[in-house]
Amino acid sequence: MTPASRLDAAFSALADPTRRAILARLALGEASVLELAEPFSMSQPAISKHLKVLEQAGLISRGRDAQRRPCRIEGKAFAEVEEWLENYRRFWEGQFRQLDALLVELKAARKKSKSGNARQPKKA
Amino acid sequence: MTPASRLDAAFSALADPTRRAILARLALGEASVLELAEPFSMSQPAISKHLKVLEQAGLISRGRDAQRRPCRIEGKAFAEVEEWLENYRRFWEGQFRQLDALLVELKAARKKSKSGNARQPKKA
DNA sequence: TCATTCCATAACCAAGTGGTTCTATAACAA
DNA sequence: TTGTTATAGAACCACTTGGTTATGGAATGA
Repeated sequence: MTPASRLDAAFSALADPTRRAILARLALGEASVLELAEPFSMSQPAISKHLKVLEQAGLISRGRDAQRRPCRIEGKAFAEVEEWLENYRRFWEGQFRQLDALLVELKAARKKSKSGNARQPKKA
Repeated sequence: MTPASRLDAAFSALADPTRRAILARLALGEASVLELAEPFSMSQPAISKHLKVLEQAGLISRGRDAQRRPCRIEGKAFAEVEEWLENYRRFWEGQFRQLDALLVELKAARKKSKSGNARQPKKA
């Protein structure tokens, strides 16, 4: 799977509130399918489908304990999401608007210097 | 909108590679709809739809500059996603498996002490 | 062996998504 | 006014998604 399609899978898996609730439960420790299904007014196959989505996104993995298939969180996929978000951190940490404007100016300046007539950045 | 439905909207908006590419472009600075559409082999209305999804998720906002509707990134929605992810950080930073096991033990111990018949944890 | 428990798969359905083309509208330009 | 440019909306389509019920299968226990 390409990095892009892994992000597709992770983000779309995380877009469902039932699946996020399942992850919240798993953050407390491993759980079986029936244990995970219990809080929801939803059939067991529906939960199994959600778990399949989470597993294919790499957000959980499943073991074997007799008939039970205990689920646990897998950190790696979360880390990839976090890493992607990292690229946008500056947009919510303080001075983002100014930095944005700066980048626009830099780009404009580069374009102008290519075409040979340098221009002053407009007033801040 | 509830915090949960805001996360729904943000995650599902981020699940599409075209929309993530649009955000990557906007990270370089504001851009109009046609500018954003240019790199894609896709109709302009398709891009407008994607922008609407991003806007409703709060990931971008749109201004007005004559006929153009310049788009820019809005950090707040990103921050909410980041904040949610924060709850799972321990799963990809080092000692997560041990901590997970610890939590399971704590839970089991609490349950047993309630019901009054303490049991040994089964072998690791 | 036979029943039970836990889970997955199959088949189905309504609603949502991501694209299309065609058309409408808003702001500017002549 | 008339045309042009940038964008949005409507109607449509194929495909996906999230749920259902019914069934199948693997592991355990009697």
